[in-house]
Amino acid sequence: MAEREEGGVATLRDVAREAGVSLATADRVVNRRPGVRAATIARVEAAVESLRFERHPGAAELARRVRFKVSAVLPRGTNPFMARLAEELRQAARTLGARRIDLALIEADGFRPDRLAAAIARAAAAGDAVIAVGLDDPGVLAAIDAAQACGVPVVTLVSDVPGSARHRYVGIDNRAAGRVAGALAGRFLGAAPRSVAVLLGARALRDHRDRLDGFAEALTERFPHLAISGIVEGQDDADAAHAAISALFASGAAPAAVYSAGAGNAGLVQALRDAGSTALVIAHELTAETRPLLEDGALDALIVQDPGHEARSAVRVVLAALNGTGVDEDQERIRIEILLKDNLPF
Amino acid sequence: MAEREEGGVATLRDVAREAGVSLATADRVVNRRPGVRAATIARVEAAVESLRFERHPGAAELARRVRFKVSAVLPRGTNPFMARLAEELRQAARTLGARRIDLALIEADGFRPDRLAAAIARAAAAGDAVIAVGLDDPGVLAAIDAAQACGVPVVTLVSDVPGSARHRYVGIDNRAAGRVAGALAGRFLGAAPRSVAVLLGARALRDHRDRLDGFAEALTERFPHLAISGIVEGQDDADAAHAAISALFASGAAPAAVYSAGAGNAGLVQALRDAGSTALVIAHELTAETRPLLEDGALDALIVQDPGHEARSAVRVVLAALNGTGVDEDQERIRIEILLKDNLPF
DNA sequence: CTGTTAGCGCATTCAT
DNA sequence: ATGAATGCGCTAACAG
Repeated sequence: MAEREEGGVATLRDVAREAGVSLATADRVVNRRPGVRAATIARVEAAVESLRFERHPGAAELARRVRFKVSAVLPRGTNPFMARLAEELRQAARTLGARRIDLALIEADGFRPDRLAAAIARAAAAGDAVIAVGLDDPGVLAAIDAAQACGVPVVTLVSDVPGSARHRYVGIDNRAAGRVAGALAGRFLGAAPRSVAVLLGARALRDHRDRLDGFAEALTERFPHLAISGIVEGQDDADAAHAAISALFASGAAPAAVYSAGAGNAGLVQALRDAGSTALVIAHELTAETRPLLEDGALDALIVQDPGHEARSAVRVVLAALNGTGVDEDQERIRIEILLKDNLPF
Repeated sequence: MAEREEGGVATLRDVAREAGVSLATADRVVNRRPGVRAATIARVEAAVESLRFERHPGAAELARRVRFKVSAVLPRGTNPFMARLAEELRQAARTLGARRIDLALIEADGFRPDRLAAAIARAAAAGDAVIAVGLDDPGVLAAIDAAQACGVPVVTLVSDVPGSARHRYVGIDNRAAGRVAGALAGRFLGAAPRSVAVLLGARALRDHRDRLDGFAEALTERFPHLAISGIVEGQDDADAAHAAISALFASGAAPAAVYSAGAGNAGLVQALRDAGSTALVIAHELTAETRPLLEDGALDALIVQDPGHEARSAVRVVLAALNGTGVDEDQERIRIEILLKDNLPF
């Protein structure tokens, strides 16, 4: 039982001929450019319809001469996930943006909203679009809205800026990610009443707070025998995380599980070892830091977003915004993945 | 702190000029075509190096006139995952293959190796490449090897044909997927000794058997208190699965968990309800059948491979084989995803 | 408002 | 063994 696709594909030239107009006019209609009589538009659209014309994106890209300058603003620091994201963005700009995108990677202090806002404003002034890891802050929001108002699309990546006019957010639903962590903790720990702790980079980071909210929500709804006994902040840094968790244990807490919503997991693990704790640990992101920890059982599960996918998606979305074309929603959806030792990718 | 990428990108024309040769010769060298003196090759390669030339895939595709005829052979039947895969393949051929690929979707009986082998042979004779969901069978293997020997690349999809000369396998590591299922079952069930059951489509399906092996391996190694008390086959069909599981319960088994490595999960769930069982259930693939079951708790976890990703990957791999170019290994790796109610994508 | 023309970067004849 | 010329399908200037 074979189904065959039709062989010869119609080109814009075919459409033009069929509609009895020139190539340029057909192009104007197809790309919704102004300056064509309604009657002509109708004729061309009829031709498009009857020939089932679909434009060849490769050829379109080739013919379009302009080059876009886009900046990506990422948090400065040692966070390995962010380093990976930067590399993936660079690569995505090369392969997907072909020669159309000129990507500038910019680092800004990820915990200083004023710096981020300034960096976004500068990037918007100097370029055609900006990609930024957001921060939930009025100044950042204002910078984004200003950029958008000037016609410079802003795509938030990994962490959104709710309420802003950003063109689009590319990243996971962090509240759902937190719920996943809660569900895993609940399932893994069993039915006995226990206390659990949460380690964040900082409460000011929107993504971390969303994860915490989702985690708490899941426990409350489905595992009420689990109580959150401590929430500490580690600035996404191993040393700070070590100190924060050590302090928690020093204060007498003995959580049966720790949910690490941010980075700095090596410090967390070390603190647990120091305290002689065998707590269940659920953390985020697959990096050079977390991979060995998952492999040797120091971490029980990882909740992950694919930085390669996110970077490619951000570039595709920016490109689409810049040429006013659409995106494949399905392909741009970033999934929340769960990694155990057993499904660790190479 | 801004890092800038270089602005103007070198074209083949630049390379030719730099090397003091014509465009055609530069093209010959870049695409490793014969008929160029070693000395000239060296000069061109030096130019490529110094200008950091990378060819523009879009332009290359546009210029290449040939169209490839590729066939995808999928198992006939009601399996919703396969239906989705077919649709994704169709779409991937349109968007990725632009106008270069002429995709024929072919259905063959998925449980009859002779039919599959014949379909592959026919597809190979009539086309330039074939994509096929494999079956671990000597006849199928022979058909694949014959195709490859004739210069027709064969890509196995979802289920591999081990030992064959297939150009490449696109899909998950099914043994690892089985281990994931085992790990989840072990973690979710707790420390008490229990028995668990496995439902397969058929033992003859390589992917199902690999999953079973991985599952058993994980239990033996890490959760030896869990014993596999029954392995039944349901032909990937809801009615057959219902019958098989019902028979299992009728025979006196009372598994604490069921690992469903194939399809037909609606039947499995119904059989459990009929038997009054509240067994933990871990199944595969997100489809219209499994989604509601996960949402309402009839299924506890789903192990999933993204059919969209797989289809796009298969098309990219075929295209690369056909033009003799390379692939981005990282992008083509198909991940084993774990889905709970909480990270169900829309 | 509409048509003509000249490329984008590359692969491919056809010459030499 | 190498080069010149042509065109893929489309967009962008520039004419009219």
